Amino acid sequence: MDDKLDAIFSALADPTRRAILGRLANGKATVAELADPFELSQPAISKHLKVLEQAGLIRSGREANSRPRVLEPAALKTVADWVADYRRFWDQSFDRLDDYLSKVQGYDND
Amino acid sequence: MDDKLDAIFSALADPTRRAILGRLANGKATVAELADPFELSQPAISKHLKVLEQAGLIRSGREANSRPRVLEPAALKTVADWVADYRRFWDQSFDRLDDYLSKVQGYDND
DNA sequence: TAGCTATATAACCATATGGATATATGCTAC
DNA sequence: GTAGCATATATCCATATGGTTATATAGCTA
Repeated sequence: MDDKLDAIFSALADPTRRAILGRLANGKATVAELADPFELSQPAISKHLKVLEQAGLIRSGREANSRPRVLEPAALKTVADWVADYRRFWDQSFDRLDDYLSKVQGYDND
Repeated sequence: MDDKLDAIFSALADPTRRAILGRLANGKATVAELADPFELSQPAISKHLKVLEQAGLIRSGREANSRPRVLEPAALKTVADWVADYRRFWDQSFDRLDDYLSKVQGYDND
């Protein structure tokens, strides 16, 4: 799991890659579409995509001539789970909210 | 803000640095205390601490002979906020929960 | 002041990263 | 099967990163 976090955080450390994820939040996109906003060569984008894919943040599809990418949410959830352990340090209402939710019927507060 | 995220994610990409944050979650600690669990030289730890500090994840204090470090929660909140934008992709109950909380009196759901 | 403790900085090294250009591969269309 | 499009891979380069050892700095203690 530590290795996963290494790869995920490392992938997220680059603004181009975060922007690519942002684009993929709107749905799948081809490499050309993902490359469009940037003044980078196509191989540079392919490299970024490889980093994202190896971190498990995206997945490659197969569609006729192209290989569209889609978001892979699990890796992002890994980040959310990691950072949630620190939530009490900044969110003073966390404990109160947590208590509250645990009393609400039908809500699974794990 | 993008620069901040670069530095923060980059700092978090190293397991030694994440372990240091984990230790600091238990309260402030000196450099020697932070170095203790690792088979790394003292300068290596100092370097890691510098990276964490420049990312805003920790802060240095002054105490007699030593310079204890403490957690700086704001940077971690920055991560939480960033990743929260993607929450809908993995958490199917997010929308429902969000709706629910917005109706609850006295709870600020920002 | 001298020595000890805690930490920082300097210099160096090997490997990783992010970019480029050139070329290869795999489909599609003719 | 040849051409063209979309994407991947190879090679190369400059800079960044993470480690080391050696040394400097700052505060405490005798």
